[in-house]
Amino acid sequence: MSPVTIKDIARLAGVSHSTVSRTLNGSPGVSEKTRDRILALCRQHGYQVNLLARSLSAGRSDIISCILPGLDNPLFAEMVLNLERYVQQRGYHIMVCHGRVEDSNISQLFDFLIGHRVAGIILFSSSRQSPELIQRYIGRVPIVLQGVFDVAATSIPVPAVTTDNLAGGRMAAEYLYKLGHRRVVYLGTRQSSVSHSLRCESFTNTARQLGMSVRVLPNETLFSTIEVGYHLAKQIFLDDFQETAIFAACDSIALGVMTAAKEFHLSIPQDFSLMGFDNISYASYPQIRLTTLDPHKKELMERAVECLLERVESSSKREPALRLIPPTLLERKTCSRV
Amino acid sequence: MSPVTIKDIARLAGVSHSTVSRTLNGSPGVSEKTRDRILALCRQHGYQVNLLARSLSAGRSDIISCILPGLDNPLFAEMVLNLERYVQQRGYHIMVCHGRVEDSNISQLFDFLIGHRVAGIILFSSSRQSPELIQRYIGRVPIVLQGVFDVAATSIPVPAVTTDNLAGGRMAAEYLYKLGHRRVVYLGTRQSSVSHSLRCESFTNTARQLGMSVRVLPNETLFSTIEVGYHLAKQIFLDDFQETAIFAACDSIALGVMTAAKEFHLSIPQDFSLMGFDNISYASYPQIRLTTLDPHKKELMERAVECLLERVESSSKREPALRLIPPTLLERKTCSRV
DNA sequence: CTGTTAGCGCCTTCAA
DNA sequence: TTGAAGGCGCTAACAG
Repeated sequence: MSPVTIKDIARLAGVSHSTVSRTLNGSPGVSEKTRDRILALCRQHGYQVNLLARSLSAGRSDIISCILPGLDNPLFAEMVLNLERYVQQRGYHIMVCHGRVEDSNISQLFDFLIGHRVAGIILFSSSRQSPELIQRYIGRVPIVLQGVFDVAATSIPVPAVTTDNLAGGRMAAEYLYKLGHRRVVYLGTRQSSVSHSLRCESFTNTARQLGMSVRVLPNETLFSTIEVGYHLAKQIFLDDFQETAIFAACDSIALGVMTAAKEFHLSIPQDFSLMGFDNISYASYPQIRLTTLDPHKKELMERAVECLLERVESSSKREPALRLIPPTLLERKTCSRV
Repeated sequence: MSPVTIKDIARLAGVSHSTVSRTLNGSPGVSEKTRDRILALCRQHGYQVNLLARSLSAGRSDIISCILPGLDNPLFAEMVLNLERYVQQRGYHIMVCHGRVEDSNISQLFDFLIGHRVAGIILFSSSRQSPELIQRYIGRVPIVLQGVFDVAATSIPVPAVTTDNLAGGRMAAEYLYKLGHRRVVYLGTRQSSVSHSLRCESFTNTARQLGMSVRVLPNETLFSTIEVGYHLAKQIFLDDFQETAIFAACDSIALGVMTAAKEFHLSIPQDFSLMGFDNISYASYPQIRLTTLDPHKKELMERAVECLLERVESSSKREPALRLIPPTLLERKTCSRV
């Protein structure tokens, strides 16, 4: 029951194992007859390449790994679906791993992946610590960051693909201003997240330049979930809520706000306007129809794969760069003129 | 920049590579001195085992793969989190893959995994076709099904761990009966899903035995999402809705029902009672508090890992069996006495 | 067109 | 306690 190898096939076919290898790889220089005979035997005996041996010999596998901070966030689930498609188009397989840059055992994960000689890694993270981590490993395996890093604070730039959070924040502020809002709140910015910080900063700066007042409510936890949004919103609603609009750090937070609003008998957008960020699929459902910023997940993933494979295949020393993709405002029904 | 190997270390240490191998594996028979020297050199030069080579030599890797029909379903996300923990406790790594039994390229995925000599596979599926697929591969790699198979229709039993759907359906029917409901609907059963079929069958049988009338609304799509639930519920609400309770095939469907209910200005549980199945975390949120059946995801995953590793490690021919874990009724606030 | 040989990095007897 | 040698399954360069 131990797996059949090319040697077995070679013996059965009465040829050498290199001939078998050649036919399996479609290398030229095998006569039609032997090729057919060999392929028949392979089928017949259920031969299956040992990818470990192949990768060992090649010095590299065809696996691209992506590291996600959580499977539970629908944003990532949607991104991975796209990622998978592009990676497969290019002839690679995707291996989904679960890990956060902040975890103490994150280096073990990297060691494991490098130990397996994965072709490359796409790291989903918006932690401040990710550039440091990446720089520690970038010499040993191609890595692309899906997320943003603090350009000012990072000496060596790392290859990254991300939404343009500054543009997003600005767009949101301008949109709310245009609708007549003058008192707004930014809900749920996470200190540890660079994306959140940029969004928040850009939003508040733009808003204030336009003469709006902005209240910022930080998210002290490490997660941006519906539940967290719910609790933050309750805080706002209990603590005299004078503002006419809320810009949530992301859609999940916004969904939590909607839940809390119902509890407080506040209707959206009649009592206040609400905006999110991410365009997770649930946000587009009827009865939700959240106005949000669409980060163009497909394009993000396409670029990330491109950027990674450029490094994998040509091992080019192309200057690592931060590629920004501007989001698009999606007007749905949670914002109205005031 | 090519990775440093045991040979490199051996040369630097002035020993043979087998000595290095021995110290790396903690094998006995290496003097303290050489051991320390070698370990120091490894650290110093950033040595990292080549797991491909090790696995090739061992004939087996330490990767356990799990195949999910979708990352987007929160049920799976929650399960994988637990799975990951148990797998790591046992010294293995988890590789998450995305694939449905119904997909045409599912065998490619299996070939890929077997090609990589993964230690085992946990297949998440409730498709009718999964036993057939498993039987095709079970001789080549340990597989455990997370889901149910049709015991009557399957000649050779496959190792499986699953919720007791029959018990669940019965419990739901009895619970609703106890609350005084006499006209109920079962919403969203998927033909292609064995779990759904069993739940539905058991629910309707029990209900009818108790003298209740049951209307069944099948889900014709392949997915059990909030959106699907929403559309099914609308169908019910438009088509004179006389029943006093709805049992949804799963929580996601139930959430869709809640969305639709709001649109129709129906309140839960005043206008009708609602039950789900799965206990996804979102269902426990305030303002949702869905009454549901908890499948005990942790226990399910613990058992699945146990069952798989039993086969991996002792390659025992233990009679493959279907392990059923009965769910628990979680009374929250979407059901009331009628 | 095909076989021989060497090597990928590691582990594991068998001798010394 | 250590080294030499062979093998895991496959690829590839070099002969024939």
